[in-house]
Amino acid sequence: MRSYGQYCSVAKALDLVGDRWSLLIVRELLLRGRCRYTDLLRGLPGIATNLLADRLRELEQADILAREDAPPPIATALFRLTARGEQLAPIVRELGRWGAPLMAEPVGESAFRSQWLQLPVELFLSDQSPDRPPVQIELRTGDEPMTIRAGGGEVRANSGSAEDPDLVLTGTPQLVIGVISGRLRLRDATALGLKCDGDHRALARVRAVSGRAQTRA
Amino acid sequence: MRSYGQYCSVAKALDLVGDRWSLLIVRELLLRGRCRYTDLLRGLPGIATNLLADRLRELEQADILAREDAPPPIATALFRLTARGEQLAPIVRELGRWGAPLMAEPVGESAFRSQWLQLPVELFLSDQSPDRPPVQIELRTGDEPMTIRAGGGEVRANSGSAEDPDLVLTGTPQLVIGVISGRLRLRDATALGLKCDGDHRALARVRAVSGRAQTRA
DNA sequence: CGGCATCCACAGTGATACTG
DNA sequence: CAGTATCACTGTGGATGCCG
Repeated sequence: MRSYGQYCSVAKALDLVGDRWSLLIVRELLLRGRCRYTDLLRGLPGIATNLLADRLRELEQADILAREDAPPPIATALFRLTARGEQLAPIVRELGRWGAPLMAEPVGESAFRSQWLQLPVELFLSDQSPDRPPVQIELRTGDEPMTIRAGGGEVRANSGSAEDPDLVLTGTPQLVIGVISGRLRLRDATALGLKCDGDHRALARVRAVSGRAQTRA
Repeated sequence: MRSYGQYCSVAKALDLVGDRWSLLIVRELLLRGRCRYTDLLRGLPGIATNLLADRLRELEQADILAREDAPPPIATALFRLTARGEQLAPIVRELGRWGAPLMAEPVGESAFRSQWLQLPVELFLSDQSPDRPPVQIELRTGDEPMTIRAGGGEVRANSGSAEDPDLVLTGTPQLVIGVISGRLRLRDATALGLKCDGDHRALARVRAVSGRAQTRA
């Protein structure tokens, strides 16, 4: 991308990460950590392979990510964020927060990857009862299951099923995200088709009233 | 811009504000409030006039800004952010914070507008002695003077000269911003050519140690 | 003058095919 | 698996023209 040629830190930042796809590549690396080229390609549906290669080169030059020579068992290179790249997290987070109301519209033709659920989980959930025993909520939507684990004041989301879930939510990404972001109440979501097996109170454990997204776009 | 077609709030946000120039237009409206078309054109050196017209239309459609019919004395339309547009402030702020270390390199060919000083002032300064009488610092760099006023726990920056400045800083944007962002100490900046007339303690009044930008990019 | 629309050369994008 | 090569297409930026 051409430089904006403006002596302003916003413009200088956009000179480095304002390119199409650049911040979405950073999103993938923030959510998943180290990735192979193919993992990125799959996590960024719609990107052309030559563009991914271009962007990775540019972001590497800008010291935002680094290419690692593989550890012995694997015969491939890995991409990871540098310290400077990790500092982009607040930007991606604020973009995600601002964009949250836009998720009210149905999925439609949009592609979906379950790892993207990590973002609303981090943004909108927190452990409301740190002293009570931990809970697990399994989310079944998109390509693979995700599990939310809350306990000791922390909430984390990881891919994979829960061993012994307190609650399992099954349905479209729109409904699951609506519930997580606080745009939908659980009862409204179930009325719209969300399947909900287990102890409903597990959800109250992690949903902060203060963290609710606005309903209106 | 083409939609990313991803059901993720970051991607949806970038569908609306990820276009080239879009966030810089928002920056201008955040810093200056209501603007005429020509004000925006001058505040965005490098943009082509047809592109500005395009972007304004797109941002209006996205409910990020609105076109106001002029109040009687002026015979022109004004552009202002909507509530939804103002909510982009955290994104612009975080971009500015991330980009701050990039301002260490000299101005070079980059264009500069003194209103852009408002951003580092907001990001890095705060009133360290709310109970002492207010102070004024005049910044003379770029196209027109700016004045920082600190008092009662608040710090604000406005264009124009101060009536009775406690301190006047004159020099390149790089030096002035270096001092504001905490990357340069006042004595180092003066050694590099910053002119500094008045009471140096006025600067200590507003510079927070905690708010220092990193030196390294 | 303010607020665009039009035109054009060119750089960036995206789909597909191909390669070590 | 990790890209490079090719090519049609679209978006960008500079210049200029138009109109109230």
